[in-house]
Amino acid sequence: MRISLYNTKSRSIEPFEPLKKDVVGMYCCGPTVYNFAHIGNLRTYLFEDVLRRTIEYFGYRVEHVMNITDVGHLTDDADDGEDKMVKASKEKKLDVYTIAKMYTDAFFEDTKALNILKPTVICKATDHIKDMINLIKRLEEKGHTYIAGGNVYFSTDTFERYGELTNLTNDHENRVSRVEVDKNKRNPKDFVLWFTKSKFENQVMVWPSPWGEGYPGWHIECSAMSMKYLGESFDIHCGGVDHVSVHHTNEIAQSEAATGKEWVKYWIHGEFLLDETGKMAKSKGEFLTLALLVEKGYHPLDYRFFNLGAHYRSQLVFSWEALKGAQNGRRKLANTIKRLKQEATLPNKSSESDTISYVDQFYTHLANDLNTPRALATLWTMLQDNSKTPNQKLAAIEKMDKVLGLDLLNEQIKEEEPISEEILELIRQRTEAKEQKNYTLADNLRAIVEQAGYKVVDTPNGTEVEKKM
RNA sequence: GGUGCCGUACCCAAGUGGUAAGGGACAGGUCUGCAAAACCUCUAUUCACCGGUUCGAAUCCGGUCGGCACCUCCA
Repeated sequence: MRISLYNTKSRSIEPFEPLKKDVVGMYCCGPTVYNFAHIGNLRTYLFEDVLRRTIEYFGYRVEHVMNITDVGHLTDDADDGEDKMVKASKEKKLDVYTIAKMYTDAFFEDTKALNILKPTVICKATDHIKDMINLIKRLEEKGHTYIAGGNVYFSTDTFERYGELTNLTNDHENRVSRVEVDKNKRNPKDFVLWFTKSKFENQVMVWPSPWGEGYPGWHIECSAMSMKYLGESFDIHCGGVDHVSVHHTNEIAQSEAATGKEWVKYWIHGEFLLDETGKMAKSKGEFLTLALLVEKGYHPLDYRFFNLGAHYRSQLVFSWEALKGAQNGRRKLANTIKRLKQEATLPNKSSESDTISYVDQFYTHLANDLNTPRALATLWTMLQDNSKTPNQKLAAIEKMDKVLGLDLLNEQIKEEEPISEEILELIRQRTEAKEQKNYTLADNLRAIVEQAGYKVVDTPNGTEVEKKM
């Protein structure tokens, strides 16, 4: 079986053939740490995780590199734009490095809760300024740069294949700018490699460079760091679709202009999560974070499951109703597996091979451009197949969960909160009432306990109480 | 203005020219004092609309309508 992936570069699904025999280099654009990640950001990391796990399942080792953008960037391209990091720092009255640390930690807490595997290399932009400067020097030596107004620009006209990734025509007129064009640019598509002319006061993040004290442009960090850790040519570069036309286009230009080689073989982009009004943005509407979902009673893995239900290249509209559906689905899955475990006898390896066809089918779907919805459907079908024993099913689930990452075989640990003595007393009274067949009293007591925020469940072994979510 | 993507049941969603996966919700049933949970059953003669190609189209081609994203920091 071979993996096929949609490559944005060719706009088609291609067989995946890594450059090296058993190691795959994969670079994923990481977060800009000036705020919490919203669940739309998280969707992208979720799809990248499925990609990585799938490749690993097929026997490769994945060198997974992710950057942390902790250098400030503009909130917009206009002259009055503010630096995001500086802005956050002002608002929180903390220095920029503290801000960066805080949101970086929060980010990895989120990804951990979602069972997203940690990258093998996590690199901060501020730790790699030297690498960026060296790359800019290389570009300068080859004549791809010019200095204007104190900044170093990349000249897109010097790179013939500029814009290939996104079918950008070289027609300057086609660009409708909603922003005042930087007068220093020779071509509107040129971009800054190094800023020396800070537009903001209190720019604390500055470094010395051959062009003067300043800070790097946004795009250069990904080129410099990915090449440092993965070499001048590597297999996969991921990110959100929004990066295709600017960020990734510019990365390709500066990387390939510097090395003269093909930089990345496969470009893989995840589509956006939308809310009812369209694109999810931090600036408008409900700011949907993973913490908010948890606060509303959802488990982080409910959100993972929700994402698995849609293809990564389709826009997905978030709604509480849809998330509720995912939660119910995941609960049913957990219940089914719980029952299988109760029914399962001691491991019997010889019979496990009978579910190979399901596991194969499951991975065929994943190998086909990460078709997680179909893979999930295969799981459900297998669970309903009465010709398979619980042992066989559990063995198959174990294999499938390597990519699903839903902790399917682990008991969900319930947060056991101590129940107050008053509540327990009410339950005792209710049990007594039930025994005396005084159901009116029993129901009244139930109502009181439920009013207090508890769930009352009668089981064959007695009455159980638990805190409602 | 330029570049892409999409329109499938109440909701989410797959679908690789051969006769509509899957999940949720709803409804009915089993169980139950009631409730909850669990389990079983059911749920699109039809894929936005109109033409065309084909023995055959949700899938291909053309058009119409509608939605979304990107072209600006953004996942």
